[in-house]
Amino acid sequence: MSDKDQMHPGALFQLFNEIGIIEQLSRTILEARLPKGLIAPHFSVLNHLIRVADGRTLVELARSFQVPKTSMTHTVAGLDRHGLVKVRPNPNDGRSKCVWITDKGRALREGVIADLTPEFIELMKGFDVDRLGEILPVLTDLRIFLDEHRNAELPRDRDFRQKA
Amino acid sequence: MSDKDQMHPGALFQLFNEIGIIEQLSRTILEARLPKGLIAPHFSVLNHLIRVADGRTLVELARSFQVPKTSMTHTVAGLDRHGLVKVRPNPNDGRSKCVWITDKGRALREGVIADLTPEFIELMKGFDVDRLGEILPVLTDLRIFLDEHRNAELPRDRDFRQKA
DNA sequence: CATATATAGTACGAGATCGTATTAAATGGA
DNA sequence: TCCATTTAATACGATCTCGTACTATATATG
Repeated sequence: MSDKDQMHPGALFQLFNEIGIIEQLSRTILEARLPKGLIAPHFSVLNHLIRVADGRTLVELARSFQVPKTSMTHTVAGLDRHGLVKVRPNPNDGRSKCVWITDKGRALREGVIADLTPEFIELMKGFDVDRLGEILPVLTDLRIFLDEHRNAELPRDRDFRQKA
Repeated sequence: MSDKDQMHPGALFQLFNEIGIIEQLSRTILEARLPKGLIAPHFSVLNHLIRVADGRTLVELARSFQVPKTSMTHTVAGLDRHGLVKVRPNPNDGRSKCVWITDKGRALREGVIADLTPEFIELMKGFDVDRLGEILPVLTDLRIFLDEHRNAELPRDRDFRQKA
């Protein structure tokens, strides 16, 4: 392998930089297909409720997305206003609330995915998607790794840190 | 190769999902090292001025980052307030302005990178960075590809579309 | 040259993000 | 049990993002 495959800190910067740009471009594509009033975080939460677990509390959701609790309160409130989730008291903890996706929420997610799928297929014509298949497991491992190590690396108080 | 290396639309969703999460985690790490009042977009613009070209106009910057002009005006105004860039009239076009990085801006970028480098090295202990070196060229090509095809895929009026 | 159209930038308002402070409920130790 | 501490959620304000509307300048067309 040539030298450019070596990973030095500068290359790590570059990697995160590329990821940031791709995130922005893909988010724009997604949001163009969402109904007015919904943005990417709304869709992400719906997706999370279906793919990971329904009935999560607000704090659990905030931790999963690595955002402050207040942001998640706001996002979930937006989903609730649109009838896409239902927020109910947590029977096991009087302080907290659980977020459940509604049929309307499920249908919306399905519809957006159905809309985007052919668009993605069309978009990806001209790009060797096999290469993407090769990098997906690496990105998944990287995401898991960063997720597991985030707390040690985050001195900032975002209210979801490990104790004090 | 096994079936999981196949790229179907669902896997593409997953890819963008992983990228979104990694972007958020890495952005949080970066912002924890930025001085108060500066966030990732500020740093990205400084980086762009140095790595791509200094003296860009606001519209050029907005297009590069795929954000609305108004957002870039706001971001550059913040950099200007901190003395990290200088905004000057464009001698070739009375309508536009050019953004030049200042010595202070250069120093800030260098300092942030100097701070982050050992942090990245420490963070990445325990992860096989060779795998990252392998995916970087793919991500770069993907970013370029998406960037070139974004206009055809974006019906939304973001003020930087190709004509009408 | 005159005027219509296009483009660069900004003012403004709506919604989103986030940090701080507050309230209410759970937890843990005396 | 009683009270200190921790935790879940929210109210609030500051800043950011973005869409719309507007002004000023440039370009194209007659």
